[in-house]
Amino acid sequence: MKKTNKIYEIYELLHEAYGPQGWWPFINNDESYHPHDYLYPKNQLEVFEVCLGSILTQNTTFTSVVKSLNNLKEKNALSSKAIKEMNIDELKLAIKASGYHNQKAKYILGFIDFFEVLDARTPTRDELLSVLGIGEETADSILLYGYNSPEFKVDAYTKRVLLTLGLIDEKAKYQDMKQLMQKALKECIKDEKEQVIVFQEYHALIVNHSKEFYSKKPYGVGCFLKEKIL
DNA sequence: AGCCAGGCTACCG
DNA sequence: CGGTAGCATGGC
Repeated sequence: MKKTNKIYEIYELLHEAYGPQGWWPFINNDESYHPHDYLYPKNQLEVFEVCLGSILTQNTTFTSVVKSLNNLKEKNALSSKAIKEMNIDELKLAIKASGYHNQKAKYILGFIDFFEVLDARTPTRDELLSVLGIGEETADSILLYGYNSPEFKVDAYTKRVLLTLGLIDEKAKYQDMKQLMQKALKECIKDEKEQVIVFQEYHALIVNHSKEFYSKKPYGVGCFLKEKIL
């Protein structure tokens, strides 16, 4: 009998309701998700796209990020090398749809310097956090989806769901929620590769679910998790 | 018209 | 340390 807990039960319910998500990479992958295929990213170009997307998606919808990534693709600039050679105003224009284009352009250029020094090595979380524009969530996003590291990505939706289900209190911080999720999931899943897959899917499922039930106040109206997780 | 989006930095007390 | 204004555009 497999061990379980509330956090894992939530995952199973979401997975059952929405199926596998298969997020990144996207543009370099024919602009489609890849459910059931977890062999990504396949090369440094795809790793870079995940990093780029992680920065661009800050406080913005993914559809806006897709526009930006497509603009870059049209300019044949979906690589760190190509972006570095762009005029910064050209870069700002390309990513305009994602919002905050002035600061995000600077963040991206700064990240590229960092990324190229890495030379295909997986960065540590602290190294990522030292880059201007990369905070906790973006760092975990890059590590989880770009480097397949077992780092759970927490976001505003995660907090709303956990809060609504009474699993955290209002003053819970990023690390509190991250540790709660990781600890619970690692109790149920011992294999690290499987942990990575579940972490990736779980976050994507929370976003998918929350777009419908946790985007406008009052949060959680109609959310089926409320009746099933007690 | 107003609120929200797959946040982070700078600066305040 | 915790709290918050500012950042910018697009969609509903």
